[in-house]
Amino acid sequence: MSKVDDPLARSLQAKEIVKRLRTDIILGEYKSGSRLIESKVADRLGCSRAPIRTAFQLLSQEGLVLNLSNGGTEVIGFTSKQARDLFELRLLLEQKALEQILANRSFHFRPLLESMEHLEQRLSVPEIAPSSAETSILDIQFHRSLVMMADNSPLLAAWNTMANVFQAILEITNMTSATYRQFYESHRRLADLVIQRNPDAADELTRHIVNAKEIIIARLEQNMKS
Amino acid sequence: MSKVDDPLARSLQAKEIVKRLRTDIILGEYKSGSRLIESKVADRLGCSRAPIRTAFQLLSQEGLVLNLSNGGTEVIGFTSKQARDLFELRLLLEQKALEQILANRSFHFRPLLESMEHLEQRLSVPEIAPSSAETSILDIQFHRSLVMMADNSPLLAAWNTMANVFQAILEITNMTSATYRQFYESHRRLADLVIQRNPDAADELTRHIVNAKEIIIARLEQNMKS
DNA sequence: TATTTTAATATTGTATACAAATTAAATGTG
DNA sequence: CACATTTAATTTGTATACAATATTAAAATA
Repeated sequence: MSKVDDPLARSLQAKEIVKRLRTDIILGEYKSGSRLIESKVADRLGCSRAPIRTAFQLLSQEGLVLNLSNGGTEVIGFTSKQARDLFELRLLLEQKALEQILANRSFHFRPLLESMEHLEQRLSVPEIAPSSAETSILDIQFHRSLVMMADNSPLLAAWNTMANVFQAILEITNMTSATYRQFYESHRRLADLVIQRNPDAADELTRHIVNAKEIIIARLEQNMKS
Repeated sequence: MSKVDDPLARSLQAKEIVKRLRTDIILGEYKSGSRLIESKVADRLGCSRAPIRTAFQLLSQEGLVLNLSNGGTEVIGFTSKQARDLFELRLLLEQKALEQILANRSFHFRPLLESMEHLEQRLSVPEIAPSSAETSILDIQFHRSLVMMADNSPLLAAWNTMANVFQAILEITNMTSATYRQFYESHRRLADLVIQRNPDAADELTRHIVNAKEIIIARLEQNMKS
């Protein structure tokens, strides 16, 4: 690529672009209803339209922008109301996943065990506190592996629509370097109940998610413009 | 474009490509786990890779293919088990939408009224029986407008992940030219209850969806390869 | 022979160019 | 002045070319 010798203006990949736009939209940098112009964004970020198009499509499946019927994409925007809706949706989908996990005889633990291993590995170097970005990724991995256990691809697809937005929120609200031990143990408790096929897992999951809800939304509201 | 004088080999738009690939995957034309190569598909359909990339992304958000971490996309495939999961998900999401519609004081009927108008318009020309493609589109429109009434964009985004797949299934199973009147009245009944904010709407919705489930899946199984 | 390294191939990701379509502006007409 | 019609602009959609990466095959080493 032509700009390889200029490290500051190096071309961004689609994934970085999505991440940046997603955060901006959540924080209210774009007015709801305003139109996103591919060439404008491309110029501003110093890349071509190709990765921008990819990025817009990803944002669209996350519900942050809308693909207009005549072409073009407009910003849907994000409010604390939507953050609440997001938490409720997450709870709804994960409850459904858990219900199916507990109901079916055959299922595969592997993903859940692996994500717990990742969480544990991070405990082994307590001197360096995990960043909120790292923690949010570990959290998403854990919950995705839970949904994957249900072996229900439509459910997983639906869950995936909100996963990236959710992760961005966790990162923005700067959860949770100081309390990583607590964070870990909450997931440990939930994972154990799931693996034991203990029906209490459902309540634990609800508590796990509802607990996080209010504090995260409160912090999020401080950071949002609108 | 260069092939405009050759109507048979005219270049397909991304939306047509998605539609074709979606149907093929649902019918089992592609082996689950097999890899989709952009250039191969592009050659076969007689277009460039650009709309193919768009199409793959759309299929990915529908859960029919998977974007591999190192790039590339593989077919997830579709079984009657997944069709059942799809119906359950649809019910879950629409129940949630309805719950919020009935709980909130302020909401906008417009989309629902409009989609009912479309259904009625089709009744006014009974001499021409609606095709399954047309009926499936009207059905999806109705149910999308229901979800839109809840004014919950994460929920709508999740619902949208399964909408196109669902519509394709309706079309494949060739529902329901002969019984359009019945089809209409079922939706009329549901819409009236919703507009009246009658709590019975929840049960009516469940009946509405569960009724369709078994017959559609039975017909679908006849058409699928695997 | 088995395993690592290296080279060749295949495939995706991005940039650019152009065509098609949409939107906005300008012009004409009642 | 309002309203339709035409013209110009903006913007998206697709095609092609190239660069970067990943995958496979081949060669080299133990």
